[in-house]
Amino acid sequence: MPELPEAETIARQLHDAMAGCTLGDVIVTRRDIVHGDPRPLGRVLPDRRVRQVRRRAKRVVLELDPEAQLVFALGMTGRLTVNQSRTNRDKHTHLRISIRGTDRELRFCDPRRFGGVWCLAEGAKHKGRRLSDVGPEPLELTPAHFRRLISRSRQIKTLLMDQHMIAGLGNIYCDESLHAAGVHPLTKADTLDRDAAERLLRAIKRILKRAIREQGSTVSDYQTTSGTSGSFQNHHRVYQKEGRPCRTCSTPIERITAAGRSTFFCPSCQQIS
DNA sequence: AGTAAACTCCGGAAGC
DNA sequence: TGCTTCCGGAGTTTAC
Repeated sequence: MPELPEAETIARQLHDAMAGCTLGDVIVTRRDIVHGDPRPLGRVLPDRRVRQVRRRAKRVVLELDPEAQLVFALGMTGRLTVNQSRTNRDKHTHLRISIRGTDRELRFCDPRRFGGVWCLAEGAKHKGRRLSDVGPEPLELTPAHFRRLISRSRQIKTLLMDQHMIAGLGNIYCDESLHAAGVHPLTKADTLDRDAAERLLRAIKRILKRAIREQGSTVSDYQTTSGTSGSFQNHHRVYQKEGRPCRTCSTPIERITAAGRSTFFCPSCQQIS
């Protein structure tokens, strides 16, 4: 499930594969994955050059020239790949964009269709959320800013998962960060003292950076653009480890529901203060 | 008003 | 073999 490290991996690989390329024909085979009006894609994208592919929150953004943005949210099962145009397509391929002067194309596949595409350009109407609707990047947060963000009465895990508050954390990296920082997921965020808050921010950054190095976590569907798996799942200490001994204290990992999600934690290392 | 929980989308996997 | 159930990112709706 693509969270920040997975989206970062995909963006970097797509950048290497596509920067400098010029987009060509657009084929949308499922209109409902396009947010807003799907027509601008075919009108706006062809002949624009890919200046850069980057990540914002959990999204992958193609920065185009002349100025436009093509934004992909991957949901749980979304995949972006660059393929030879004539090769067999996954049956859930919803969007294809040819790359001019090559026999390759960018493909967006998403079996469960929780993902989506936005085309942001002058004259291309779009409703729904913009990139600015998501909160700050966790890797850029200062301790003071983070303390301000968490000065609310919500449960800390719910808050970390809220994309309006902080961008890019999902179930895996929330649980892993909370465990690394020794914070119980149900702790009221505004009861964390300064020390715990700083510990938590450091844990978030450390784990995200390590996960990016490992090209993300492949738990079920996620694959990189080149079709390989990430390897950070080998370093998970709590996520989907119910009943297994905590790597720190050997207490069995427990599973509860928080923020409507399966939540894994060590009842000994992570206690509500 | 701020928070939490329930519901929605969907297909794959697991269980019976 | 064929049902039913579960799961989840994120938006929306409902309830406290």
